[in-house]
Amino acid sequence: MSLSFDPQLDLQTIRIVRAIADAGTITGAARLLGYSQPAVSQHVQRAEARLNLPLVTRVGRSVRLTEAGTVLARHALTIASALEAASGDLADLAGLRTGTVRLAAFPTASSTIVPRLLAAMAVEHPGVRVNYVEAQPPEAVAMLREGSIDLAITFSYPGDRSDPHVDSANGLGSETLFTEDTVVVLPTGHPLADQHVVDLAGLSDERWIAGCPRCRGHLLAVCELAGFAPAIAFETDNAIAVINMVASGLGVAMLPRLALVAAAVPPGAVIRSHTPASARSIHLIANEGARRVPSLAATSRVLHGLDGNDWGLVAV
Amino acid sequence: MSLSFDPQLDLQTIRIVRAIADAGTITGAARLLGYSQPAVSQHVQRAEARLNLPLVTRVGRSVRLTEAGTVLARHALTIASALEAASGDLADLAGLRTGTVRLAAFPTASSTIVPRLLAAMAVEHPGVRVNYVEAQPPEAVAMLREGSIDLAITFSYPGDRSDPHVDSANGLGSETLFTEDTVVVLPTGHPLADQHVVDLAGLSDERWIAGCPRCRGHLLAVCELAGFAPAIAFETDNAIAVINMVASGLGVAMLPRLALVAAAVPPGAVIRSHTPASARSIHLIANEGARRVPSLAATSRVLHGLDGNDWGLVAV
DNA sequence: GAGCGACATAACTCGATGTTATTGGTTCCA
DNA sequence: TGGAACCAATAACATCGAGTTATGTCGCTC
Repeated sequence: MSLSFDPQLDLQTIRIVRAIADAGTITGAARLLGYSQPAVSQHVQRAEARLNLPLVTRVGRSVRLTEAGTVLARHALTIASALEAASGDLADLAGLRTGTVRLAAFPTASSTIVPRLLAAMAVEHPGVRVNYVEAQPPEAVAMLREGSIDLAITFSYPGDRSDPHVDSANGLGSETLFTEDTVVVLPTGHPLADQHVVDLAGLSDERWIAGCPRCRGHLLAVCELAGFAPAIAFETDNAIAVINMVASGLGVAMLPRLALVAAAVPPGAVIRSHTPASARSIHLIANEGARRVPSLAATSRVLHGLDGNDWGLVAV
Repeated sequence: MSLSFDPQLDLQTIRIVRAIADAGTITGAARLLGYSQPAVSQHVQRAEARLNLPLVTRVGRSVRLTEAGTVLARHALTIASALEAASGDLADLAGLRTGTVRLAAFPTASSTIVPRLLAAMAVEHPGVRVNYVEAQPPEAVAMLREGSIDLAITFSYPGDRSDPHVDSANGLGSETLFTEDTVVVLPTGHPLADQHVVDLAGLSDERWIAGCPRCRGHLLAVCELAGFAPAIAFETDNAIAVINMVASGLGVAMLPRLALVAAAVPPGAVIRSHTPASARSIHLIANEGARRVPSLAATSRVLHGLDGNDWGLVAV
């Protein structure tokens, strides 16, 4: 496909020839186009010199198109409609009548935030298609970097080494969507289970069930604040499994509130706040410049508009 | 038909986006287009600012098209082909593979010069169509002025008030194609019919048959040179009628040689040169600038190449 | 971590493409 | 026939788009 744009033909020439055909005079064409009369006159002369073909001839005190001119004028409509198709498609993108968003989010979001987002998008921007893949924050950021997704919903703990704000230096931008606190999960019969807020120090001798690697890191940090190093007996990033392991008496655990939303808490386990408290924040990460892509900006707006109160999320 | 060219979309942007799609990098696109790398980089930025839509996003140390960019790239082919259709038509005109010439000529030429021209054009430029209308020189010039024809073949006598050279001041251009002398037509039995060159003074007492108004004017001028004022008994611009009137003894006449070509000279008339001699010249008149219109220039060339010797015409 | 490859930025040049003011030619009308 | 109105062409000028080279910054790779 050689796709050669004739450098001698430019849109302005076609526009002007067309206007002359419509108006019948150069002055009239200038009025149609919003130019001064000499502008059109000179442009025609330049075009004729480029093409080495007269486009108009003077007749009386007016002007008329030559054969070459009428040929150009005839083509103007075709060319204009090809351009209009292109600019119409761009306008559709700009006007959110179409567009595709490729989104990744961490597993817990898949069953909570993402469904809500998709539903809201379907209502507010029915023309925008959202493709979703599940990915842990580090993988999601990698996908963003390689361009295979447009938006990533991630989480981070304060002081996290892979805090999204670190990424912002590198062409990515992040916004915090929500914050939530973490809770401890205790077996129903645990001595501290009747306290409303559990002091972590009282759990220093328990066996702990840790979550994903970054959650485990956070657990270690919080326990260090409380003055002990937790003994980690199991690791799984499946929150439902964690709760059920606790209910089975295999240990205690710390989870973000959001993890509880999609998991039914079985009779054998109870959920308690703890002290020192700790929080997790949920972010939206995108390429720098995504703010200017309408479909991505719209998705961001909709995400910010979601209400997570009923899940213990605090909008930022 | 509103035919609105989106002023935000220009060919260069489409060309460049297309090149980026093909090359995958901005540097590569610049190479494809023969530009420097910053040229492409900056053009993309300007285009994005105009459209208020990102067209590319950086990914790693390279770049990839956004959705908007891919939309533009997809349209590039359509637009290029519409333009190529137009520039192809122009090239056809420039290359004489097509074109239309609107020609007028005086009556005598209709049966002599014009058929020869049409035949030659059909051979040398088969793509060029010639539309022909017959018109006396003044009318032909008027049609030229109002743009309803492109070329006019006219004649003039020396000193003619409507000599085509007078017109050249007014946006028209003329070239002399041929010159020819005029002859007298005498009845076969006329006393001077046996002379090879007839002295007009000897015809001062004849009754004259005049041709078209301008020919009549010329007759008066030549006879005045010969020292008399001719008695004009009839007027007709039909040369064949003139010859036959002479053959019938109604008078004598003066005709340009070309008028004899298409008319069989009946037994009752003879053709003689005369003294003082007089000449008529045959011109091609066109709008200033016709020289640059290929089809008209080609017609002019072919006309100049015609051989009129066998008709008594002298090429100029 | 050094080097290379690729894009961004800065500073500058130049020409295309406008502008206004004016001239020249045509038409029309008193 | 002379003048007013109209239209296009020309001249002189301003400006901005669109290139250029030189240089900076970032990311990948060895």
